[in-house]
Amino acid sequence: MYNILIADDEQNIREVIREYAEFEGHTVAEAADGMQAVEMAREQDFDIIILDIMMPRLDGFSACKEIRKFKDTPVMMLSARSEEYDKLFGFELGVDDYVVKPFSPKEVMARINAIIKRHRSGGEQLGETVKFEGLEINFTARDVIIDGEKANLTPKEYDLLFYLVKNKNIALTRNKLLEEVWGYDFFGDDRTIDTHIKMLRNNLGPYRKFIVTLRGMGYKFEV
Amino acid sequence: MYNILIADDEQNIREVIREYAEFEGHTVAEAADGMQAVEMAREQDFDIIILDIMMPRLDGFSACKEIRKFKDTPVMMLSARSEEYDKLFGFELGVDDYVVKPFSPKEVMARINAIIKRHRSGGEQLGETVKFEGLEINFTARDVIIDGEKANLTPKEYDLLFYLVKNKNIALTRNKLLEEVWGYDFFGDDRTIDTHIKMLRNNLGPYRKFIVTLRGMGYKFEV
DNA sequence: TCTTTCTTTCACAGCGCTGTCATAAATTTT
DNA sequence: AAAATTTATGACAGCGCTGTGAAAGAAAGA
Repeated sequence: MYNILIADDEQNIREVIREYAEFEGHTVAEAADGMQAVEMAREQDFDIIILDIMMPRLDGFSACKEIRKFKDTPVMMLSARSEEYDKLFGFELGVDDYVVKPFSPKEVMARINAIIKRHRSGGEQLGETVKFEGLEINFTARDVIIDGEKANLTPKEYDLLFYLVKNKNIALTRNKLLEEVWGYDFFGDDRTIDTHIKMLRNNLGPYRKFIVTLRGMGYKFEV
Repeated sequence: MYNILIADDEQNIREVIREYAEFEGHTVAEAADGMQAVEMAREQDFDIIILDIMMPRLDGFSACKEIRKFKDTPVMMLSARSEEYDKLFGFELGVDDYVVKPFSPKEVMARINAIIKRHRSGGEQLGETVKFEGLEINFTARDVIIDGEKANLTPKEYDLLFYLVKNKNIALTRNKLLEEVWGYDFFGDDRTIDTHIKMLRNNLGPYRKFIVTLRGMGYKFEV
């Protein structure tokens, strides 16, 4: 049985989480904004704290930062848009997971259970990881390890690599890549991709081989 | 493109979902009650099944339970506002999401997309593949494998082969091929095709036999 | 603010691909 | 059988695409 804090200004979001969690036998406390969440976290011990990013008074990031000053409780972030996803990992706040709305309650509860379990067992936080030979990619921690050493990729390089890997063995046109990695509102040159592919390849060392060029079309991560 | 099953006894609900889904390019099947939904789920594979809770003959929960016996398709539940208590039972059955009427079709579609995406990303990506003896063609990965070894085709050769295969056993005139593979804005010689067919045949090794010449007409991929 | 890092554009070189042509081979017609 | 028509093949010039370095432009930190 876990003690869960859910902070979101939308009441129905809080209720969905509460219902599902209580059904599984957990107790749930609710906060309507970040400030309130910080206060409650100070007063009692939770097994996990779920924070919406967009909240009145104090946003999720700031709340997380604040809570981290006195507690090491696992934190899960909720965000409305995928753009915010980038920022989330830019800050090294020790966020354990993130979920983009709209989400499936089942999925969220599964993740909550996984996080708490992980945290309690004291084991290192691994997150979602894939490995191709000596190339290790941790989507959750947002880092790339090459032959045991952490690679130093720029944000765009991360994004590009992640997208390629998540669509491994799928031929991707430049347009598709622009749309998915840069966003539909990017009106730049196709060839921008080439430059980033170049940088990525340079950074991947021997594992540049996974990125194959599809002449007249685009690129593909092939394993 | 997803294959969606919507089960609801109210026709206008089904229609709203159908309209939105088809607008986004999905295919939609309808069931008017739970029994019918179970039958349809048994017969074909859906990417998601949307079940109303209150339905004649067999309610949504029972239908879900039944379907779970033979399929692991994601399920979304619909319910009227007054049936809130039912949520608990739904979650127990492994329902992926829950939407309360009246709902916004746009939001429902967003959730559907989220659920399917999550569900899919778990599995390995294989892509659309066809095989003729030792000739293996993967449309998704855009590669051709001959007797276990990857063929090295040029872009035009790929495009030409893909088009021939997608229209296998259909006679294709040179004009048709030019129009479909080269594009309507190509004003070159008919005979250009011959050269590319030649290259393709060379690259296909023993499987050149599949490309047959139709004298006075064009070509055909025959299996 | 200035500095640094990251992103995007651009120009150019190299090379592979494409389309055309001439010729040979195959098939049909006369 | 020869001529005519159609297809197969090899060669090649030109063009288009990609890779790369450099530099301008934008964003993030100090």
